Amino acid sequence: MDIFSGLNPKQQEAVACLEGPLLIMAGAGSGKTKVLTCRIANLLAHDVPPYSILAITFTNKAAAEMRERVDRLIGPAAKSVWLSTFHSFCARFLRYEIEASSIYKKNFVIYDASDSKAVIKACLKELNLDEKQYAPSSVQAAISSAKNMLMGPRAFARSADSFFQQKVAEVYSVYAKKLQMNNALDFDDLLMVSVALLEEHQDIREKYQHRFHYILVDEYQDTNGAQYELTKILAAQHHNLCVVGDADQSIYGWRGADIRNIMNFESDYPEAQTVKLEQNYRSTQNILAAANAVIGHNENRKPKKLWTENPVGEKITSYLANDERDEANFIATTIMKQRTIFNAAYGDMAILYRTNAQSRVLEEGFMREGIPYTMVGGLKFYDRKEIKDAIAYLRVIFNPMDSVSLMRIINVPKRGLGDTTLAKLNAYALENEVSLFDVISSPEILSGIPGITARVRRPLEVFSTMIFDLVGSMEMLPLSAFVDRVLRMSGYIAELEREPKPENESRIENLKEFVGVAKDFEKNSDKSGEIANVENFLSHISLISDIDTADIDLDRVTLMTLHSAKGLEFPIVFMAGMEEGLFPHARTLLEPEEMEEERRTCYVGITRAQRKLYMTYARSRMIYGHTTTYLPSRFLAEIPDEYMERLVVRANSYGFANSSVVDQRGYGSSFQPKTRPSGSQAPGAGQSARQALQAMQGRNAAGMPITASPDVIRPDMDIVWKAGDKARHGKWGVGTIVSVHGSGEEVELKIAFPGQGIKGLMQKYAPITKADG
DNA sequence: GAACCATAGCTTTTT
DNA sequence: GCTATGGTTC
Repeated sequence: MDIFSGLNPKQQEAVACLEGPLLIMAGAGSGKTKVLTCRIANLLAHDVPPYSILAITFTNKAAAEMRERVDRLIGPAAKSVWLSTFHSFCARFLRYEIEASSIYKKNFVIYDASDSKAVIKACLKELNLDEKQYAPSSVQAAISSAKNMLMGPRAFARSADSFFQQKVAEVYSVYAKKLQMNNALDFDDLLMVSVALLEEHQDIREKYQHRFHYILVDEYQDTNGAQYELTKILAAQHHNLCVVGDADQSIYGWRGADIRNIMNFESDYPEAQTVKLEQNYRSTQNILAAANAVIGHNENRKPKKLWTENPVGEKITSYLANDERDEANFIATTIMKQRTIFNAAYGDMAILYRTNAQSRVLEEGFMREGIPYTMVGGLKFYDRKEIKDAIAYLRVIFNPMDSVSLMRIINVPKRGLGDTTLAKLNAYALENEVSLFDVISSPEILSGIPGITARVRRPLEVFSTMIFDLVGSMEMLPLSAFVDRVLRMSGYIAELEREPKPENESRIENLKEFVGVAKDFEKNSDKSGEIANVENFLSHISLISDIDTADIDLDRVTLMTLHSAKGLEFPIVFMAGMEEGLFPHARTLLEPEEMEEERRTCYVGITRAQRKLYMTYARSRMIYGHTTTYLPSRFLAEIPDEYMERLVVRANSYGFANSSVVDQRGYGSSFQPKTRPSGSQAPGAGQSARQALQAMQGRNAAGMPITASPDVIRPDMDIVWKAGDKARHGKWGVGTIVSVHGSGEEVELKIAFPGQGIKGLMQKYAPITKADG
């Protein structure tokens, strides 16, 4: 057994220490995942039964990876280790135990953030509160943070010290009741209800306390109050609790994470042992020095210095762009240079940014250059209307009490049920405290409601018969076949097929992909040990995150937020939007604690890079349609010059002497200044890229994180172009060469793409090839 | 009841 | 500048 081979002494110490509380302070890139997997393997090697080990990770993907690694080290016993996120663990726990609460039934559904927002809006309406004064998102955040501190509606009302808080307390109380009526739990409930069950039921508590002899929690610095409490209860019997984390990487304070959980671990468990992992295996000395310099500016912090035996490496490069388009072009051309000059793969590179809104311009730039990319987050597969509808059907069939989902689909496809009808039915349901489904499925009730005519009763009867029918076949069919049946029987597909509009076609594609997701779930069920039924499938899709589905293995550039990048690493990293007000974000400028969290976020970003780091910022940026000027981020100034070279105007060899002042209209940058027919209206590079983006997002059903198709055409300097030739571009299709300028390395082509205007391209970067004309 | 048009609000970060 | 929402019109 070579569990210990390849580990340094500190790592070995952590892996060997199995009994009692253990705190592993693991700096960025210090081999934390390796230590965790080896430690689990070591437990198994000591004949600890796998089902008595509970390991909590931050994402489902991390859990799956860890399971695979343990499997490779020690074999199939890995399958029976409890290995998941807090939320998935709670969902599983509650499936077994929730009925003890006498509030929820075991076929509960899980509402995601947007479902829960819809419920909050309904509550505001019911309480006659103005959405402008009580922004649903703030109310939602307030309720969520209450739940993270394990406060129910009554406790919250007691602690409410402002008028706003009192109103929120009212909403909270109605909200909680509504969720119960729908037999639904939101994300925070998963934790809160689990803790409540464990606290109130001695038998359940003891059962799980005895079951889990060994507990490991990764990313402990990002646990919130509820997670802390849950961990504490579960570990109370055996005290074999190992937590791993890095206070410098705590970046989820806004979500209720409490950095004190890790800071106080040693006082919570006085007998705890502590192992510090401070040798970094990931980054160059320059990158690490920059990271240390930045994080050193935080006041509230235990000092710590990561070190490495890696080479010094290249300096960090900062680039001051004119605007966000110039920034995107710098990144795109740098990516191409890294590819052509240093032979870097697309998959070796990632762009990290503070806000999702920044991704659009970057995407447009990548599409112009034909760079394949994967975006994490943003417009999500599961946020699409047709997918949410499909999920709503499954939820109603699984849990007919779920009126929120029922309302969503009762008239989709159109069944001739208008708002007035539904309002009447809802009012009746609310007044008589029965579920909406009970109302519509009972002829006696329906005939007792004034204004419900036969014309409305007929479709309701057909609808509820269909649901009953589907409930009957739910257990009989394999999951994916059942999902397919639901989509067909409901008439959903038929409705989309009736009108052959392009967006309907893409919806059908997406629904096919959804059936594909169900099929994958079936296939993976033997690996994960989960039965592939509707129940587990619904939990699964509620709890998977974007980062879980992102296919980072493909050879594509990855675009994501700094938060999503936690735990990942890339040879080449770009941090975009390094501007005061964007990063650090404007809302944190006056809050010292939040500013420190921004700095930690910056630290996380820098330490993702293995070999080369670029940091870019723009003189001005379009925000809400207004051009805004920002100052460079303070984090840039916190990196000493000895580790960073600062570019202001891009060095270029194309003779664009005026590159920094080229384009006042905000189109393109020095890379494309000559592409427009002079004097005419700009061909609208942004416009066509956006259209291309939309078309692609619609068409590309397979890409669950939105991805560009990898149909890559490599630049080819051997072709001699002349006007009139036909060229095929990776993204724009076939166009006609309008003109050829320059020679050798600097051949510049103007190509007319039908419907998309004339594009100017440097041959050495252009992803084009000869097309038959 | 459905399609179209105007406007407000938006941008922190996510399980 | 974009998008989701709500209002108005047919």
